[in-house]
Amino acid sequence: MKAATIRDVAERAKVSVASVSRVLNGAGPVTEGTKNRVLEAAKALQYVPHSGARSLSTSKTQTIGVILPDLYGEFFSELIRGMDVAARSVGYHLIVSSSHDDAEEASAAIRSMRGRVDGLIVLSPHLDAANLAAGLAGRTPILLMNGGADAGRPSIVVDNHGGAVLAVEHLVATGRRRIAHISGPAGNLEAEARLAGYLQAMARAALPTTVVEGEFTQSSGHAAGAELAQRDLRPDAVFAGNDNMAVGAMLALQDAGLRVPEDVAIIGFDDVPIASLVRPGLTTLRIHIAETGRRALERLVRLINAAGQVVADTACEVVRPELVVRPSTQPATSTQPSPSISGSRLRASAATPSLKGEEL
Amino acid sequence: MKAATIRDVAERAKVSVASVSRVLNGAGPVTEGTKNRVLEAAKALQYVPHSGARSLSTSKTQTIGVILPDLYGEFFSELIRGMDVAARSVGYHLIVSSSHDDAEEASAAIRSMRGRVDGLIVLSPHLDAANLAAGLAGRTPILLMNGGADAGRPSIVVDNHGGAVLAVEHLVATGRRRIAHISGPAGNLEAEARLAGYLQAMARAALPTTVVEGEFTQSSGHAAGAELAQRDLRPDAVFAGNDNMAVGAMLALQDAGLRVPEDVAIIGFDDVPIASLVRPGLTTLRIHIAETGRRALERLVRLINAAGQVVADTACEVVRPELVVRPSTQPATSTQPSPSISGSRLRASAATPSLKGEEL
DNA sequence: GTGTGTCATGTAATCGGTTACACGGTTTTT
DNA sequence: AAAAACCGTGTAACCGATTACATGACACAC
Repeated sequence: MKAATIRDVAERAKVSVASVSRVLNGAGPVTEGTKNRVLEAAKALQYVPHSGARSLSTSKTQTIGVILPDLYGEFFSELIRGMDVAARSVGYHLIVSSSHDDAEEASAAIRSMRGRVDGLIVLSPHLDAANLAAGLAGRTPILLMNGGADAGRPSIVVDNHGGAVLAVEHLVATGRRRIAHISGPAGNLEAEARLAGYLQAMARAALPTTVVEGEFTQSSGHAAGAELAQRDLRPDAVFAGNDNMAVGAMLALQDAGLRVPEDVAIIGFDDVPIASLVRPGLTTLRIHIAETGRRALERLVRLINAAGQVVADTACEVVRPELVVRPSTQPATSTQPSPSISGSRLRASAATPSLKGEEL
Repeated sequence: MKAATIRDVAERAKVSVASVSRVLNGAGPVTEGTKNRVLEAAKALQYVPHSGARSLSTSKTQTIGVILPDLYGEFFSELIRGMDVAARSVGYHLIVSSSHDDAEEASAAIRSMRGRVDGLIVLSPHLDAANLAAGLAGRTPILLMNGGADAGRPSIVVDNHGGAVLAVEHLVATGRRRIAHISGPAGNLEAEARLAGYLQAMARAALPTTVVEGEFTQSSGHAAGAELAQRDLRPDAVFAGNDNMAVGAMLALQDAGLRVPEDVAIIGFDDVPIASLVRPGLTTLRIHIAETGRRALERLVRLINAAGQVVADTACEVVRPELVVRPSTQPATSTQPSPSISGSRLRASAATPSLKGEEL
């Protein structure tokens, strides 16, 4: 027994398919009688419209595709969450496609989206993939979030360079001098911008630089942290390319017997939920991740609705990270040996009592 | 300029649409010459097949829908990740639809999936929604993960009751007696099964029970923890309905000046990534979340491929949670006041050195 | 009574693919 | 040499909706 189609409903209600369509979509004039007969027939047959067929004839899928390099870690899941909430509120669905490490795979994924989505949000840290994306999709509206300020195409980028400078300046301001950086993988535009920001700010402060390359994962952060812990000239601060690595590094440093922030301060990037839950709480550069996802989705929907318009929106929107100070970079005022869960205690009572709500 | 269709390609290559289709799908016999002409024309026109149209005629979308109540927290994002990886490897896409709090919304979401997906994975903690799901989808294969052992339909459920019993038994075995439970929201099947397991195990151990209701969120866990901290007869252990709430409760208890695990032990449920990163590390009941997601997806794909078969797969697969002991429930052997980051230290060196790798 | 406007309804084209079947031309079999 | 098998290709139906346009009924004005 196959599922009922609009023709089955039409037949049962003794009307034409056009009338059924009109009734079900509330468009066009119909008699009360016809309407009732159609609704009755639809219910009796348990009719559910076939969205695929509808999409074909209306050339609207009410679906947005999201191309991600990865789905691991809190950054992307928060982003997706923000997008999904926004999508629901404007009647769209989200189709996600992740794990596209190279440009080849990413472009295949984009290609397979044609006819399935009304627009695409592409987060590809690979420059060439971004170009491919632009070329491949043809008429499909695309919003790029690939990290490179790709002027001329609608995009949203984080000010990674500026954020990195803020991070270094904060560490310098709290008295740190031997500041190491755990970078993201080479070739990743976001990672490179953060690294460049670090190098520039360090140069400006006339401080020597130390860079260890990570991969934006917790385990790579852990490895980098372990390595830094046993350097001859141990750093007194670590700026990790993202929170994931910062958390990994923190654990490695603590495992090596170092106290955070007394012996070494740590700062991350992104402000994923976990950042406020580790102990000591992690200072980081906040990007309102879910909020950014929401904005991205809403902007894409606007692009979709304006498709064909003369004045195209090709702006490159910049998200400026905001410094969130938590205990992991608290100035090393006291030299008491390892005061327990001082991090949270300090923060919760004296230092920044107002943060408490935010932490949950 | 509209995007090229298969007819445009056919025209340019001077062949029929059938031949173009045959070449592009590698099916059916074609001459080398025809093949080349078609490929050339396709490239020249930047032809990309329209998946929507293809889906309509093949009645295969290569897409699986996932209906979730929520997308917040690590549990669902891990699950989605596991599913997405599995989906990619079998050539499927994932379309997610979340935030369906009531049965009404969930059923609308399911309805809107018709013609868009080849199968559905429904995670609905509402019993009636699960029933609706079954009825609504008609011929669409559905895999239920709603928490209720719904025999007769293909499903995967976690042994919540058994897991809860394990949790209580572990706490009792480590000398705890005043064990409180922070439950999930009433009406949620998973929450209710965990609560029932707690009550049964406590009764069996002849211990008095204390239950505070939460909502599976960190903030509700925090509130519950804060309340428990100032009870007259303060609990010496807390079994939270999930890790989210356990983490929230832990922070609240610590903020109240209590030491974990010395003053109060905490155990969660799920083993989300964060559980191993908080300090002290959180003892919990491990569900291999991503792995479960992968299994769910693969099972659904099998169901899809076997659709119409006589012997239907209607088994209810049970996932048994596994106790993972971390410092948050370490026996209170020493009474030293707040030994710093003892949690990680203890675990990493003496107690369970092999865990270190697992933590990252 | 005829003309005209209104309005509900039906017919059929269309969206962009896939594919059963028909067809004509070789090659092989008997 | 005729029949059979085979093979590449094209024609057209089909998937399940939407919708432009045609149609026919009815009311109202002249």
